[in-house]
Amino acid sequence: MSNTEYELPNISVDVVPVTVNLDTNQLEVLVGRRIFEPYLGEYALPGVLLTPHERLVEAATRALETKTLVKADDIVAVYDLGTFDNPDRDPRGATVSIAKIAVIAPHAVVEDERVKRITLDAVANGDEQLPFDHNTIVQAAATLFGEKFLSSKTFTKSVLGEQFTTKIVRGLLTQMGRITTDSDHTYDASNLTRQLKGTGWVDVVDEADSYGTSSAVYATTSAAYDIASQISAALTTATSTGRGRPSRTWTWK
Amino acid sequence: MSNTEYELPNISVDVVPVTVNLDTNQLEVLVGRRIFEPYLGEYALPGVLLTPHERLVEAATRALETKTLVKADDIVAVYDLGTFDNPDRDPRGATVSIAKIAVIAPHAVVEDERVKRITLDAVANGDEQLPFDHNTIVQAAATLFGEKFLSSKTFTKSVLGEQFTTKIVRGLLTQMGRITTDSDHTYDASNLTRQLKGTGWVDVVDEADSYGTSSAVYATTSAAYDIASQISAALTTATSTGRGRPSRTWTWK
DNA sequence: TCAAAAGTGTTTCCTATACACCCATGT
DNA sequence: ACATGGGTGTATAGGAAACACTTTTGA
Repeated sequence: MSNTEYELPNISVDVVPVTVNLDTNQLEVLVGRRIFEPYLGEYALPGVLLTPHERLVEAATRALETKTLVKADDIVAVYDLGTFDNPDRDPRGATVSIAKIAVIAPHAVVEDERVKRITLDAVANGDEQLPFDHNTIVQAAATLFGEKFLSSKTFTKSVLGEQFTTKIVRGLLTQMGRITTDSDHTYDASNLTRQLKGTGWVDVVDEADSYGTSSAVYATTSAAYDIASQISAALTTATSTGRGRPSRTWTWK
Repeated sequence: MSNTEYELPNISVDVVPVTVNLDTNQLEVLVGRRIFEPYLGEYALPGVLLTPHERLVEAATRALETKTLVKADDIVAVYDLGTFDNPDRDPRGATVSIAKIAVIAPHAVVEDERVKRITLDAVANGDEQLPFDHNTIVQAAATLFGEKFLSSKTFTKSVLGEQFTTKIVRGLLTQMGRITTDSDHTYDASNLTRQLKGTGWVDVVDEADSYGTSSAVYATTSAAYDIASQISAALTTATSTGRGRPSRTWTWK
């Protein structure tokens, strides 16, 4: 029932679209150039006004599609991030924001002058200033990411996809400051493989083949989402472009 | 800016009012008897429709005051709980619920035929059935409680108040299933005192006096909220009504 | 003085971290 | 071959759980 008898509040659904950059092994946030006032032309988180009878994930999808050119199929997962109700957050007037974090499939990100990727760090450092209270929202996303990554299986799986390398995990942990780069350029991350095994969540892909022969061939997994094979291709590239020993590839049990 | 040009969604703010029962050492939820349809006469979580320009905590306060007779001063803290947007959650039509968990000062709870206290367990077990999707919301609250209790200092402090006994902590942990009662009726919670010390958050109140002389006199703490002294009185009662050795009282550093 | 409840001393186990070393690749 | 990045073996420290025992109360 849509109610016009009473005054109703404006509710926006704002999304933090996160995606793993497979070249840099960093977590990035997608922002779209605004085509309306206020902040016309600036990059901001995708967000839309919630309409009646619309579910939150639907609104989030609509925001991602219209503001950051992400196709619905490339949205891997959507999680709750919280609510933001500072009355000054929008110059147009009080609008309560329901924030979501959406994991976007890595290969699916459109590079365009309308859509930009920024690293989580850039926002955390304040190097990148976003309009509205979007810096606050991204920071909340970063916090949630730190809490869930490698502690919630479903969350981690949605971020890493069906297959992933140790290298990517290392990159993300380094980004989060959870792994320190030693004085002598040696990574102090020697236990990562052990930790991954310790979770009991994952299996090594093709242990025999991945050494000696070629790092290009990986086992085909039961793809939960058909993005997997494409990611796999990207992975192969990313993996083979190193100097030292190539890192392991993992699948989910 | 109140907007009547577009159709706007209905947003409700629903609150899970939790409070520590100092007699049973259990966490309880306050529910109020509904005075409107639907579910007239049934006990439900307090909730109101969000009005424009109203902040979420204000709406939560309004809900607590009107539906469960809690005075604003007795609301110790309000935390985010999440959003619930199942379209069937309200028979009147789609309403998105923004849920909050509110910690209510123990002494402040009004016992009335309009307001009832139920234990968290009763809801979790399904012994207590609430209207709408309130069982789901309470369960989310229980989960959040389990995550934050004894791991977030501010959260824990808001729940336990300025002063508290080991006994209460034990009660809550037992309720959550985090402490098991041994086969021989002996509590397997021998490390509780150690754990509390280990947090570094708290100090023992009046170690010397609390033995030998009388368990009635406690140090006056710098009361963050003036409820403290009243709680203290209640505590004294609760503490002195046991058989064995009285439990310690703690204050926050 | 006995039962009940709370707290302490101490052991044991497990896991996180660290350090030293070995393996697989590109140039 | 050697520098670079990745992984394993093994030692060590710290914290959680367990168990036996002591302390403080009410009846």
